[in-house]
Amino acid sequence: MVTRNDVARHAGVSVAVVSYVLNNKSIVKEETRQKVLQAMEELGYEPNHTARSLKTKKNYQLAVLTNFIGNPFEAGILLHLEEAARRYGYMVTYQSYRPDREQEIKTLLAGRVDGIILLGQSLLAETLSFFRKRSIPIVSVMKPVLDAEEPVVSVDVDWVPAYRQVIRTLYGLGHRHIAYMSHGDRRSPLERRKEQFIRAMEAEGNLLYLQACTHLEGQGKYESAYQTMMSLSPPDYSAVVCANDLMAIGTNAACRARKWAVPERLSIVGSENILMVSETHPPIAALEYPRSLAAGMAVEKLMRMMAGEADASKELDAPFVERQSLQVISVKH
Amino acid sequence: MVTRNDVARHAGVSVAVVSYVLNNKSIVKEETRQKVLQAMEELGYEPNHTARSLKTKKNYQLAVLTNFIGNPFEAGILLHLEEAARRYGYMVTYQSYRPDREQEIKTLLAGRVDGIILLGQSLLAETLSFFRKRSIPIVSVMKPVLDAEEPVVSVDVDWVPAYRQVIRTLYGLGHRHIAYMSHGDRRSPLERRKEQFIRAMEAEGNLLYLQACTHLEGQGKYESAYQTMMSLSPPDYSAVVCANDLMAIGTNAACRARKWAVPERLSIVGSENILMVSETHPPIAALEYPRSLAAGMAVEKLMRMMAGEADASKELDAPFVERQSLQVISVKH
DNA sequence: CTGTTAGCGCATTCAA
DNA sequence: TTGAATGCGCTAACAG
Repeated sequence: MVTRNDVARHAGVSVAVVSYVLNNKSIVKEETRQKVLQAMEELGYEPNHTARSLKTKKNYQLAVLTNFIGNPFEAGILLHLEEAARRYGYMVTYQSYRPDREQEIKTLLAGRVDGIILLGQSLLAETLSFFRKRSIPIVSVMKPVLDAEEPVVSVDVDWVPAYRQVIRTLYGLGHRHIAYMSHGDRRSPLERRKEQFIRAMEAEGNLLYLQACTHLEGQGKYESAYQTMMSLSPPDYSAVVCANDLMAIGTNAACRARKWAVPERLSIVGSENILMVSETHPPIAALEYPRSLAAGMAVEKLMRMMAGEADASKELDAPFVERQSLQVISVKH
Repeated sequence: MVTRNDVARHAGVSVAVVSYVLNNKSIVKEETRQKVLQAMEELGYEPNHTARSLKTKKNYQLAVLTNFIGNPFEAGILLHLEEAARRYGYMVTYQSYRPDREQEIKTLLAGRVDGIILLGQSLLAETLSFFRKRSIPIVSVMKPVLDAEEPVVSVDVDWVPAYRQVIRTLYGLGHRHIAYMSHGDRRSPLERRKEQFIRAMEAEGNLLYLQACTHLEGQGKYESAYQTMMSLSPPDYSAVVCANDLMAIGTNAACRARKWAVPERLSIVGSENILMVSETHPPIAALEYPRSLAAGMAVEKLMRMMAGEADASKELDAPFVERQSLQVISVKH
């Protein structure tokens, strides 16, 4: 390995000068600067990030804690997070988080990352203070539910107005009974979407009767939604709004299996608008979660916090993309 | 930050002893060992990975170079890679790779990761030798196409027998003209699948006439496949085998748009069996790419290579999951 | 503008 | 079994 010492010797200068050149510090004379650059070139020098980190206490690395990137929604956000982080010169290490790994994650990340981004995860208060004590800021994409004691800066959709639009649209199509399919586990960020949906219903003046629909597996996954719908007696509601798109797709598949025509018998709405929902039969209407924007803002906030500045949470708009899954207009019930 | 020095002082021993305890070296007397452990506990000591890395030249970090994790197929593999890496105590940093970033990636990863896993990427020979020179082994999931001069150890499906099974099934259903939808860009690992498909056709005795179907965008994506099918004149083949599932889904969507009934007018087959293909209308038959197994083996090979051992490429079986997209039996043409 | 030097936190050799 | 001492490659005073 060729070190900064070798470069210095080869260029006939001191190690400090090499350092200055690399860090664009103090105006090194252009001539020596070139000498150094050339020496680095000739020797094929590569700076050692580890040594630099040891000295500066910066790692230029971010951790992203995800739930399940097999879900294209999360994968999409991760994608944009990496992109955004790179614009700031940061690498991203991705960890699939489970509550039973929480202890392990602390020693894993401490001293290795400069900041943490949660993808809809709720950490224990103790864990949060662990990282705060070490000045490792945390930003969450999707507001965590268990946020009471230890608020985390977050970026998320402002669900109430978004769902109000959905509800108004459904109402206009004649729907009077609407179900909401949520996650079931209180730790899931999807539960927050449900809360906000209920609030949106209330805000629409209780014109509608809300029938909550909890599913069995509670994983926010396609399979659980499918199972839930398969085990239900024929619904007395005419539309299901799903907290995430995978569940909307699972619901749609189950409806097909049970011969409940979509949208004639049941309308379906998703909450993210991943590519997949435009490909099902029929295509499913959904709110569009602004992934790129959310990821960009999360990284930006993290950078600010790493610089010692305070920052606050932000809520974003989500447009409603209407599709065939609610196209049929008729007053039901 | 509490260092090993603090721990040593607090426990009334020397720094070396603390080091020994942490690394389970030389039999430290149980009594002092406990003293040290307790001191660490009391002070909330966390070892500094960076300093350790500087000393040992090991980072316990792997890089995964992906193309597009918005594709659930890649995301799934990444998921399993992270899982497998963790079993060995390694973290994973994920980088979305593009050829124009190749230079940047070298300085980014050198000295930060102990090994690299390619997710169907082809690196320049120069880049490969750069990493080899620095003893950073590389393993590829999915065999790269441009592999001539600089062979990379890889794990991939053995496509010829897999496709032979597909072809035999199609033939049995009456299909005589089959198209294959590939990527279009020679750098894509999907092109290798195409080559192998052609070989499978040959192996089946040229019973069939192969009509190659290249698409416009060449991204291996849903949209490109869709566009391609939308711009085609009515096909004279009765089945399309797609190099990846996203394209199969895109093809299916285009068929719907053009009112070419699937499978009556056209049968469709995918090559990965991601969740999505079972959700389309109709569900699409596909080869099942053994993602978890492939990821596990890739990491295992990388570990071996990092330990200085040599290793060779491996090819895996891919079972064929039949679905409605080819269910209809009738001799066509 | 450039050189000298002192650590960053840790693993490890060599003595004791 | 333990302690002292060295250096990994780099940054940043500080001193020329």
